[in-house]
Amino acid sequence: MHRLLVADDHPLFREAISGVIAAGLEASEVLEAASLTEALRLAATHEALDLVLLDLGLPDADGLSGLARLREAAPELAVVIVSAEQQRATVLEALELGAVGYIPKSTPRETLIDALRQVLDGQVYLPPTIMRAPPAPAPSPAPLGESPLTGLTDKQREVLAHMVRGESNKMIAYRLAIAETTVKTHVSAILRKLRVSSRVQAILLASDWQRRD
Amino acid sequence: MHRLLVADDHPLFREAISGVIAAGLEASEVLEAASLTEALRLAATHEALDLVLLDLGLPDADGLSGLARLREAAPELAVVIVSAEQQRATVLEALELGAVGYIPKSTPRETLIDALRQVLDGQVYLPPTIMRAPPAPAPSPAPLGESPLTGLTDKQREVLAHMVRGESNKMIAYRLAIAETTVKTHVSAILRKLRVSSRVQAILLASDWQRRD
DNA sequence: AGTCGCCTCCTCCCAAAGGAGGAGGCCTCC
DNA sequence: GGAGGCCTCCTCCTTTGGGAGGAGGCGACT
Repeated sequence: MHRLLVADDHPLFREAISGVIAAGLEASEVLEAASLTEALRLAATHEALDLVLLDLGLPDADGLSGLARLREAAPELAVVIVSAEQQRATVLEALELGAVGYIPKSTPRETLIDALRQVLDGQVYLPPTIMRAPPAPAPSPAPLGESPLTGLTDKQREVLAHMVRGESNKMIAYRLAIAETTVKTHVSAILRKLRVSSRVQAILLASDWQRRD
Repeated sequence: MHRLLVADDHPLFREAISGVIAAGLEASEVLEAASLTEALRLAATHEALDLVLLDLGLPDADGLSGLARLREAAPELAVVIVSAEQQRATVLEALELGAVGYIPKSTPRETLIDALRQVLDGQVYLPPTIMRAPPAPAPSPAPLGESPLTGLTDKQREVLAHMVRGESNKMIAYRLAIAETTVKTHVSAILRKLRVSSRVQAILLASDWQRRD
């Protein structure tokens, strides 16, 4: 006997999922929630839950933050993400946040049932189409054009190194013995080349790379 | 007919794995490599490979860098990590690098065969013991003694989490549905409590801690 | 000799960040 | 019924960050 909770703001989708489960999973009971708040309430009161099917994009929980909140409120509760999102990175983020599976909304019903069985059995389910399909794109961020930093000139890399240490333009100027305006010029060039729009993002990108190195 | 490649520098382990596969997987051929270099060579010459079982800790490939190199050299080739490492973070990193599965060396032989079947079938296999065990994983407050974040209130931590993603005050305000001035108040409090003087430094501090987790 | 890339610096300008100080509402604890 | 903490939001202000555009110097390559 399995007790599932489907959290999705779309009534038709909840219905569809419930139908699939009722037809495919013997001895299962399905609860429904239209919002994260309701899901949290049900998770709190109904402790016999085996699994939550959580939609991304609930009105009161933007993106994966809903998963984070649910995991925080009920760390022991298994959560599977059900989403239209097909981004590899999203799947990985969900896993990081403690999801035990990820099911694209486009999944055919037999596969869906198999996935649920697998998860209820204590396994982890990930969509092959997403996780196995990208032969080149996924692993490329690391070897991608030899790190995002290859396009930078020596001086730019030097400035970036100081940025990564949390220094301001003024401080960098002082340390490199150049004018602050020059530093700004370099910073602007760096932002353009890294295709980001703020120093913080550039720093996150760069320090990410450093760690990967 | 499946053709597998076992890459491990430990001869006994290669033998053991090969034995398990020979006994458990019908119609399979197992090649062996004692180093990453050899594995790369075999992967290049032997294009009919279905799967590589890659050990972490090969002499010529420290940690996950071996996976990265192998993925770069042969993006289409499915790779499963076989390792004694039981870190959740390692599993996730392996996935990010394009591994299609992760098998702890402590896995019993039946489970191992099941996992291989699953992967050869085009699925993704992750170890339930690692991925499902940690009841309070990442989103937990930090059981670790005195991360710099302990002094922060819930809201402040929440704001900080968005800062770490490179978001501006305005964007954070939008996402949290509060006024930008409020976000600024929180940011100021965060800077004061973390004893830093700029958002960048706060972010570096915080993301440092996150990684340590 | 001319061109191109890089480093340097400037001005003008606007947006983002951050401090100071105040204020109301809602808790809980005493 | 306070007192204190937290969240919320405000105004006023200064500093920092970043874009646009221009300009001179220097070295390398053609």
